Amino acid sequence: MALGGVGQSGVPSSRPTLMDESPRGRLLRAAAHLFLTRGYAQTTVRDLARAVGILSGSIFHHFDSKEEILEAVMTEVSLLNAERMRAATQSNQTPLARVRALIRCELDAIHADTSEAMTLLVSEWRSLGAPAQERVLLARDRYEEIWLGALRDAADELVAIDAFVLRRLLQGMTSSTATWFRTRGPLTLDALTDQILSLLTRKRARVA
Amino acid sequence: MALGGVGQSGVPSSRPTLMDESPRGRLLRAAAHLFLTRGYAQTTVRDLARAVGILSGSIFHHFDSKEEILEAVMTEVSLLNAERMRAATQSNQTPLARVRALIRCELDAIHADTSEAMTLLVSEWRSLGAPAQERVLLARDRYEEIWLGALRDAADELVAIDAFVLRRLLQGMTSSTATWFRTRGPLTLDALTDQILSLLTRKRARVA
Amino acid sequence: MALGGVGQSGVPSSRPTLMDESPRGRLLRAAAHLFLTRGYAQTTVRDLARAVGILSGSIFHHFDSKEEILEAVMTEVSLLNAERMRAATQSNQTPLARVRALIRCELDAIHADTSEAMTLLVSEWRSLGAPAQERVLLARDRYEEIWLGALRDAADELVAIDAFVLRRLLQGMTSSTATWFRTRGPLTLDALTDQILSLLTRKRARVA
Amino acid sequence: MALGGVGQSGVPSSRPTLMDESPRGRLLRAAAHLFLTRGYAQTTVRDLARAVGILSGSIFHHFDSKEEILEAVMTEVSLLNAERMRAATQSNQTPLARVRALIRCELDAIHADTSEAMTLLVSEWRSLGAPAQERVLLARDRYEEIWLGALRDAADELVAIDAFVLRRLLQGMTSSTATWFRTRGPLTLDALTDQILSLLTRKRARVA
DNA sequence: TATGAATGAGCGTTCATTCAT
DNA sequence: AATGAATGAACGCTCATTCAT
Repeated sequence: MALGGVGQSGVPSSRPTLMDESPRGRLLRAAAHLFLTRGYAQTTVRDLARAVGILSGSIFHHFDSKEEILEAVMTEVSLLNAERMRAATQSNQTPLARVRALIRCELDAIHADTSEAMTLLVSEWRSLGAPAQERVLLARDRYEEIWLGALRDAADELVAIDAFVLRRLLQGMTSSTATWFRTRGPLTLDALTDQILSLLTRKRARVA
Repeated sequence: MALGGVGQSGVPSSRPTLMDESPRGRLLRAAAHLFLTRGYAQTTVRDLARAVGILSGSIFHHFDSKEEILEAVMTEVSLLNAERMRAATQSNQTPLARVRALIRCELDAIHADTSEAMTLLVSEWRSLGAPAQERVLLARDRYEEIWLGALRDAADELVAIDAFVLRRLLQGMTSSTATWFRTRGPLTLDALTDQILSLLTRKRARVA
Repeated sequence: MALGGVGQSGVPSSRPTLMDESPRGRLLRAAAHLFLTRGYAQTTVRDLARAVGILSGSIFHHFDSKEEILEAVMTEVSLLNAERMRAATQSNQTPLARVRALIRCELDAIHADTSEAMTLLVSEWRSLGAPAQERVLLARDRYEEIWLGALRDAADELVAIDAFVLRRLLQGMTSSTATWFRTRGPLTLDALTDQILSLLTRKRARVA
Repeated sequence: MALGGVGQSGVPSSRPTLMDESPRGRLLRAAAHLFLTRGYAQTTVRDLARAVGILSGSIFHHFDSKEEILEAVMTEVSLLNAERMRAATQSNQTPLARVRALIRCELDAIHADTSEAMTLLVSEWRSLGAPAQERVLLARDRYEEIWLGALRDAADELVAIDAFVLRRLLQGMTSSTATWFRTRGPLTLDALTDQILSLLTRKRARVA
């Protein structure tokens, strides 16, 4: 209900409101911020309510439970970035350029406007009960399908590692940048994108 | 106190008891298991006490607070694996062999006997207050120094990425294996070690 | 907060609710009764809640901590009786009559409607932490200023003892009546007032 | 048992050990100090044990319970000071001199070596259960009998107030000095004794 | 929609007391 | 006498959730 209708695939069909100026959007962003900075368990619904200027009881007009808020953040950020990634792949021509675009896209997701929600997806995964995890995974699937497709298309130009394993190693690299990479530092996101891409590409040349 | 004396560096100097059969050791392992599987915040001290067969009040003869238990797990697993890594580097001859040994060592730490405690180090980092984080970092430093030294020694044979950045990307890859790699699966830890190492080595050959 | 705004002097400016029929007022009186009869430390917040017919958790909608309840009782009874004493001094003409009125007022405070709260002020003073003690003292100051003023005004008719020392001895006498004087006994509060006053007045006559 | 045999009167017949260098004496003095400065309920038996250099379990070789320690402090300080008062009355000739000696004796008890135990008698009275209170009262009776006798003997020279009431008012004055009188201040105990005595004496003279 | 008092189960922690050594 | 690990009931307090208004 909170997410509107649910399509045949089980994935909510309504538009993500994560970046809206709706009450729901502001609530989700405040939740992402608080859940990330002080932890899901340590954030009370009163904290959340205060952050958006309402009282705790009123939260429950928008969501049925605290967990549903975390679930919504995770689902919506997955759907939103899946959409952005799909757009990115369509505007790039070669397989390798598409992989590069996805790396850049994921780094952007982690370090730009959706950074808190994206990081939450990893850091508070365990705070979700099994049923909610399963539902979020449906939204993640949309996201990962794009990745696997792109990695398989570029297989000839990448190191000879199974696409699934390669995607997991790659995701480990990108997601962990949240803990050490600073946008304000000397290393740019573009340079970092190139360095990560360089690890994935097939070993050629350098020799004569 | 819990760890006995403290050396000049501020890092506890006593032997880690994480793998002991002492009451403390059993408590730490039970804590690692519960904190990991159901989350630190969701694990009650009563759960912990029940897991080792004592009553909740008795926990506090061994530790001053629940947080101190988490801190001890993190400190001790860092110290224990730093020691194992030091031994591994000493029994390998070439720089690249030492890097490979460290990768294998870290994967072992994540997937063998200390797996739960190692994974906690990442997954529950936020559950620690700032002062405890700082103390754990002193123990982590011991661990990371070994890595940085080995990566710098092997720089000529590795991709041209700053050792610090490379270590972070590498750590992202290894630590995230906790969420997808299964020891019982078709991929062995040795093969995975080689695949990760292959990503790091300098691009040569394949050409004529 | 609990007492509303705070005036320039640092003393809460809102009306004491100690004698109200508000939930807060009933809670404060129940607290005064229980804290006095069984001691602050021995009274649990569950006892308190049961006494006013709510559940323990609900106490914390009205007060932030158990100590804040004790502090509120002490502050409010001081302010309430300071007000009553001020009224009493204004309706009496001579300095000695005013001192008598204050003694009677204090005995009333100790033995009539505010008796439990007044007695608490002495008996549970130590249960308050230093910061709370300081805040209560600000309210006490209001009360003691009235006393010192009256004793100094009547100095010519009283024994030649420093007003501060005299007030302390006098307070020792009145406050300790809580432990032995019974309203139902043969001695009336009026007679007791006269006896105490007789101790304070300057020694004259009786001789020819 | 802790106090040795009990005589026909119900009052322990053994010598008070409060001022001894015995383990029991040191324990009682440490208890008086801690119970007074931080409150009976807030003092743990571990605090007590630490203060005398043993472990908490060992306390229970000397006393059966924490409450028994408080009771012993109160009983022993009453008996000890009753003895000192008896000696003081015997070395003074006139009834008024004996009253003065008792006032001085009580002020000494409150401000010199037994100060903490004496103050405890008032401040922690409520921490004692009813049966223990009754037993301490038996020791207090010894003490109060001396007072009542002396006040009745000096009745002709004192204000015309019933000896029982007068003793209660007097006790209120002396016991409350614990909260405001400082030995190091400008007012001496001797001068204070005289001022209190002056309040009690019959109003004569000053006139021609 | 929003409020905010109330709920009530459950939390981390305390601590007098016990007892095997 | 002394130890110190263990007990277990009780504590103050938290907080997601409910519901009458």
